[in-house]
Amino acid sequence: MSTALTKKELSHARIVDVAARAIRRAGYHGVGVADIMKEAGLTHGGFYAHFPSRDAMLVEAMQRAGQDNLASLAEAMERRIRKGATPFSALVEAYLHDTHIGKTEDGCIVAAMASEMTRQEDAVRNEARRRVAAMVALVQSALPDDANAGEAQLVTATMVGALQLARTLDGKAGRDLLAKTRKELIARHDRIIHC
Amino acid sequence: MSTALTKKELSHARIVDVAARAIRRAGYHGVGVADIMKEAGLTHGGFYAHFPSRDAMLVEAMQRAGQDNLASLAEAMERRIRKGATPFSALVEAYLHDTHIGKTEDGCIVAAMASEMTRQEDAVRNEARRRVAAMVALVQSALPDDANAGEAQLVTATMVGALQLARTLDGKAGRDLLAKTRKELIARHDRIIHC
DNA sequence: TGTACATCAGTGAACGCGCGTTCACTGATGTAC
DNA sequence: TGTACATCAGTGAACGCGCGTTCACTGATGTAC
Repeated sequence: MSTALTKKELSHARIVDVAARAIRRAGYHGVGVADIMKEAGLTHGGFYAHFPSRDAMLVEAMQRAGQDNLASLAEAMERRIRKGATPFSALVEAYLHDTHIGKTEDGCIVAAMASEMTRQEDAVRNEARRRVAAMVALVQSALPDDANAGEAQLVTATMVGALQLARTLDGKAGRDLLAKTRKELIARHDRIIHC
Repeated sequence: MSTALTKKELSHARIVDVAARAIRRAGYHGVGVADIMKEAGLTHGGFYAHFPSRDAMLVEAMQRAGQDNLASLAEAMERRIRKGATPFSALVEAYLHDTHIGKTEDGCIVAAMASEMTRQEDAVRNEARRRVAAMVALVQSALPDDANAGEAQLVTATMVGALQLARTLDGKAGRDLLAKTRKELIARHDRIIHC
């Protein structure tokens, strides 16, 4: 039981990695099997030795993207908390950071795909549900213990929606929307605590 | 200068109507020119007598969908306000109504397309920006006059995000998220006013 | 240690299919005299 | 009022192209003796 990966497992991981970025950049329909294989340094013919179908690959890609998201978000929050930020403001400032407007490719999978998720086949759709649930859970963990269940859902919805709107508006208008949302979201949260 | 429409203008309006519903149901890539023409009772060959390109039709379809949205949302709010609701709670309850989870087809164009908007060509993208701006403006109009600019943006983001997440989760989980978001959103708004 | 064979991972041509777009044509409606 | 022609709106076949998927094949790596 060695932990070393076989050549095939390495290729597989590379394909999933490439796909995880590609779907966020271009959408579920935006990149083809051949594009992804090429970007992974392979030819398209070998694809079906790795996945039973394109949809099966999408499922793995979403899972991968989601795990990366949670890890890097948790890390960015840690850094802010060590500098004295509250968990909630650390979450909001990390997730709604200006640089995330442009970097869809390695940004939040939920924000990148949300409106397309409902149109996918069962397997992909189910993975989408898990991604949403995982994100709500992470938000919940950044809230005070006595926060009611609705708060995590509201905050998640607000962050996902704001990032999408900021990306659509783009430029100054986008950054402005993001900044105002960060400020309002944190201010409201503080007010709730202190009221 | 009669207001009567020519036969061609009637066909044109029918195509745009069908397309406005089709893109919300199936996404920008989800339906083809031939599908839309067929649903409008025509054959695909005639398409280019009505539009210079598929993208040009998408622009008209989005505009149409957006106008329909604003009109029916304003109407639903009116009804609630006449029954004694505040403009804000009327907005939230109308927009985040449970029935909107299933009815993407004639629901909000922004919620239906948000994550795909950033990936469209300039003409479509610009219309998307206008749809977002129009929606923020409508939300603004439901807020008290002294509400700061960020509040309308935050509320819009929350509503758009919540509807998308509810649609992804679907079923009981979706309705639950929507209900909690409605409640929290209205409760927070009241708290801000009374604090 | 060397040879013979099996398995593994990937190649690249080919398939069927659906799409956006073009175009020669048709039948209905409108206009001129 | 009737005939001849022009314009309008739509038809349906065809085009090139890209996609997901299949498959016979190849070269490299591993195994048996």
